[in-house]
Amino acid sequence: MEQLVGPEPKYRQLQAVLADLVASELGPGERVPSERALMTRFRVSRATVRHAIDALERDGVLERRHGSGTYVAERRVTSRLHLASFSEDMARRGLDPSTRLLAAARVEADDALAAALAVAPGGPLARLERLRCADGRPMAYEVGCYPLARLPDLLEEDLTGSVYELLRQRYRRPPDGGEQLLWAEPASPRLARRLEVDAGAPLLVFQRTALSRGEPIEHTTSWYRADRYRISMELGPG
Amino acid sequence: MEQLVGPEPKYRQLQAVLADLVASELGPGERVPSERALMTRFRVSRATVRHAIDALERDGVLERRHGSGTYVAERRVTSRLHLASFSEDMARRGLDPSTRLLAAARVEADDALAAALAVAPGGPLARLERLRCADGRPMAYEVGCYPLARLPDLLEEDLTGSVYELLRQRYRRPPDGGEQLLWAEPASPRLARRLEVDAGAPLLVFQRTALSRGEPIEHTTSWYRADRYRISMELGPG
DNA sequence: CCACTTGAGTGGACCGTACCAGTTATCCTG
DNA sequence: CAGGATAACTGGTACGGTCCACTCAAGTGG
Repeated sequence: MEQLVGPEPKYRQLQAVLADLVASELGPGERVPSERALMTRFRVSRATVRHAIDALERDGVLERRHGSGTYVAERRVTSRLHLASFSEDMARRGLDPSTRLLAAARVEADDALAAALAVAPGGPLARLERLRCADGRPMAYEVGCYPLARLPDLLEEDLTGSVYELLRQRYRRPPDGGEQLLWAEPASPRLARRLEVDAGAPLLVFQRTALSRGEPIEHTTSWYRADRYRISMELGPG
Repeated sequence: MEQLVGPEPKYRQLQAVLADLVASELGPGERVPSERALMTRFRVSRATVRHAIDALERDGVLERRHGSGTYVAERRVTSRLHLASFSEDMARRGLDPSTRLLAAARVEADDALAAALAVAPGGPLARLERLRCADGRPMAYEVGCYPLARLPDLLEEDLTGSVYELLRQRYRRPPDGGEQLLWAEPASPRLARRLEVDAGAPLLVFQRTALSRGEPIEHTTSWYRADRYRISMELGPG
């Protein structure tokens, strides 16, 4: 009988324990202990157990079967897009990526950024403004913010290459998840000039928050030339 | 004080009631009744209220603020990457979907369509041209092709509702997977007129092939107004 | 007048219980 | 031995309650 203690909510701890169990011991299709078994084992209520499993089910880690049990999901995530850096994304498409660093500065987090990056308002951030090119021609304009609390001295590094590579190698913080909003908008005169398109030309806008080990480490907004970029995705049921 | 009765679970009914409330009466940023108010009003427990709100929050309809209240989310329509029909997609966020059938005809598959739908070139297809509206205003223009070999007499059915519902109920062919390409392009004069936007305004274009039991059953291209639609997606590792 | 305290109201996290509904293996019965 | 009833599981829905953390505005003291 284990104990769940600490500042973290019990359902989150239990969620982590179960995720760990799946990662280390159980294979796809195997059954996880029943909700009632888990509640006596961890001394929590069934509501707490269900709360933890809810989250894992939504993430596609577990799969409930009414009357039968809860199982490790068979196919890991059908509809996920890759969390790839610009460099990797371009390489995948057979294009040659390059980057022009337009600005790099230390700024203070406003409320929105603080919330997105889970830091205190006013906390130190690195703000990078970059022009991304493929085969030498502009592809995207990108503004990215990174929490310096978790990535000390980021501004002293070489920022013309892949920041993701830096996060992985230098900081041991591999991006492993995230969420992204996507919409389209017409190019403002300023963006049009930078991207070498006509003002008003459609741009694909990605606003992404990337996580590493559950903590936000990047918040970027990217404007892609719609005439040079498109994405493909797989769709899952329901 | 309302009543929630029927075969549907109470939390689902409450979810529908709230989605409806958002759609008909409340605007973005407005506050929804508190959880405690809802429980007395609908005579349900707080757990049930929270269950209902959980779902709406995940869909981006509502937004909770600890200590303050629950609010109608600011964002415009945000779609998750499910394989959902337009009707389901709109209903999920409390918008009222409607469809105007612009054309419905039997056509022969050209090479590209034949390949996409895995039928013989020249094989019979149903071609539907439809205008999709949300709350009475144009949201998307859609051209869809369906293989008549797998869906006999499709053109005799009622095509103003959800085709996905037809596929499921009438043909026992639930869409369960698919692939989709996404890009942006400026509205042509013709599309602009149909969608009631300015010519050149950015549109989000989806080109989707949906499968049922491994066989293609739909190939559609949809042009969405970028000012009314955006999507949200989760990112997995590399 | 401003800063501070305070309290009512909000969502967040739990607990324990009860009953329903679907699944499955076991144990009868024909 | 095959088949059906059954009982012991499983998850699903729902109830009630308790305490905590946070927000915000009204009230208070300097």
